[in-house]
Amino acid sequence: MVEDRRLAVLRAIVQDYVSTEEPVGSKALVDRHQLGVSPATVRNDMAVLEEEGFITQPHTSAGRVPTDKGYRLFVDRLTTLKPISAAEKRAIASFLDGAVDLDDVVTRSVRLLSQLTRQVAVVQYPTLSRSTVRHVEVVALSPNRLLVVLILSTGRVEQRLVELAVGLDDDALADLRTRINRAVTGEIIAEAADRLSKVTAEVPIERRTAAGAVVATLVEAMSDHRSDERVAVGGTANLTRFGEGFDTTIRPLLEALEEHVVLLKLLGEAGSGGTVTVRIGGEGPYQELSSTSVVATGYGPGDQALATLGIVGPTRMDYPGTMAAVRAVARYVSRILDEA
Amino acid sequence: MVEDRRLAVLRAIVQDYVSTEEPVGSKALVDRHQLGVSPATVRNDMAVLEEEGFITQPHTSAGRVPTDKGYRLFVDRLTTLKPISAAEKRAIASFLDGAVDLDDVVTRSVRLLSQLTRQVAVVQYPTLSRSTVRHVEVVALSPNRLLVVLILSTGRVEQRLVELAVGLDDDALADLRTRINRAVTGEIIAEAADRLSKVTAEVPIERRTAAGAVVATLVEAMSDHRSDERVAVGGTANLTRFGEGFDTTIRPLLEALEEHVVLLKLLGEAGSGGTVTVRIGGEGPYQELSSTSVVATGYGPGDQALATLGIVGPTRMDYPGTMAAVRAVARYVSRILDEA
DNA sequence: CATTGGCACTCGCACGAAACGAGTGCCAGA
DNA sequence: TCTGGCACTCGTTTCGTGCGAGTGCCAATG
Repeated sequence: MVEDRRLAVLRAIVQDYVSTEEPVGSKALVDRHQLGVSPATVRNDMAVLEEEGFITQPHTSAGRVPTDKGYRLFVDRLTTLKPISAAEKRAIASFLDGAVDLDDVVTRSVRLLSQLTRQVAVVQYPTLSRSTVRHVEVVALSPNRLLVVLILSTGRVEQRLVELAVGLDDDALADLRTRINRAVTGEIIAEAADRLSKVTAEVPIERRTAAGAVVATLVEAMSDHRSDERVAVGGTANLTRFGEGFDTTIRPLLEALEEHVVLLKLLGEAGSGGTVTVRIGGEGPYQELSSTSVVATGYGPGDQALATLGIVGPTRMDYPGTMAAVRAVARYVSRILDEA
Repeated sequence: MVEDRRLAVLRAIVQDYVSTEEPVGSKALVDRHQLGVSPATVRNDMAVLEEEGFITQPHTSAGRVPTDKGYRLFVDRLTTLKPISAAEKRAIASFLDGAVDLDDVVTRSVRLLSQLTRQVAVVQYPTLSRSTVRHVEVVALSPNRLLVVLILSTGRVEQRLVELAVGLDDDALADLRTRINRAVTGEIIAEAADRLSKVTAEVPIERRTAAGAVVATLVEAMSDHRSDERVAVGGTANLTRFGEGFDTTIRPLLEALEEHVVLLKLLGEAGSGGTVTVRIGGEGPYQELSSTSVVATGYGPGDQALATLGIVGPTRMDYPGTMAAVRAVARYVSRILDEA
């Protein structure tokens, strides 16, 4: 009972602080929420909440501000995702339906997400690791210069140039292409890379170096985790809304955003299957992002999370709204990948 | 003679202001430069320069600050590009030599440029419009689903999916592929798109719808100017060095940076062939970028400017150094495209 | 005519004192 | 357990003052 009210007070503090960006005092609280008790009572509750580490005062005789722990409790127990509005739904649909290819889906998603949440949006390109090979194409650009194209089930296309010491004629090329496709089509790429090694051995000895070069390039493309590291970032202009603490807050953040590796680590913690993960403040190992939260979730066709998408924002953010938006976008994107 | 000294004074003002970020007074000027005259003389010169609109004082009894017009004069007449250091040269070479494909070249360039200049770097992807068709590949993914791959001389690869109402068998496909390649290989894409229209007519009537679909997709891919609009942006963290005037300066800038269209317009003004173009402050039509300069130049294989690259920074920047860096990077990238 | 030293003047800014007020903690009473 | 009252704290705002960098002008000089 009393405990319940205390949580209500915490919730109210979080809500007010998020919207006003200012420490919130007992008076303001009872004014703006129907708590049914007097400021003094609220003050007592606040004292307890502070005791327990959910809120602090920036300095004596100022209002209270939620701590990371406070946000955590708020997110875990005091929040029901507010359903997104019909208008937002329409926006999402119309935004994403126009996408023509995978790149476009990612680009649009990132823009959409940043507009919806008014935060910095991050969308990871679908990983190679769990996709299957749809087709491999080998094309001669000139006698001893080949273009190898690897097409994956996610719609991703990787291409590589291969220079050959001695060229291959058209028949040899066709033969190689057939062998490769027979070996790998439909396989997930880890398996495909394995099988490829056998292909070289089957090729007539005089063409083996050439085949080896092609295969090596393919294997390299398949295991190339550089492409796993690709992310799209959008909405950095929203960083300006962070307000104070410019050089200490935004600079490292901008740097982190360019360090895509860090972003991937952050996103990597996210769960899949409709669960939206929230990392609050210093909970991760990245001190430079201590006043920053990450809201992320997995996405991919058929509920297998091929990649992650989410937003980065100040700890002081509208969690319910943001989480709902992230989830909604992830669902839509997943659906689109399903169709393709 | 007197005129010469006045220009020397302007140059000194620009240099000092760029390095100190503070309005510069007559005393400081004679101290830090060997002008060989007294502060009083400098004051007279400054009065004239102000009269002519090259400098202003932010407020009475403060030092002088260059105006856009002042920077213009400085850039046009008072500057010799300072040659980049050997260390920088090595950095450029080692940075770009590791690039594996076009995307990678662009990504690396943008990072390199931002590190070199400590500004926000922008690199446009090579345009389609002036490139030639190296090869077209048509691959059956399933009976009535084709993948069309368009490979251009710049190394750019565009791919599109085509759904067919009625499928094509392998022979028909090979025939179509041959016809298409015969028609377009080596042509610049505008011409190629034209020739393609004839291909459909030559195809046996029963396969004409299918061929038409493929051709239409190719034409669409060739004339798709969406891909012309691609740019890579890097080094936004350097924005923090802009100092004061945060919300009024950086916010619109960040927004502009995300508006790739605007960037392209800005870059579009740039000349080619070794000339580095500088747009200073409000010279363009973009008021929100009034305290911003753009330093850009064209690049591309064989000195034809396929695209543009450059940096965006505060009007108060080190023009000689920045221009040299931009030019150096453009040359290296051009050389790499030449080799490829 | 260009240059120079001298001098009065301007004005932004840093500094400090004082008033303000939001918010707290505690206590006594219902 | 809740409430109203009250003294206290302390960050923020406001205002006035003094300082000093820098200017413009002038009369003198080469």
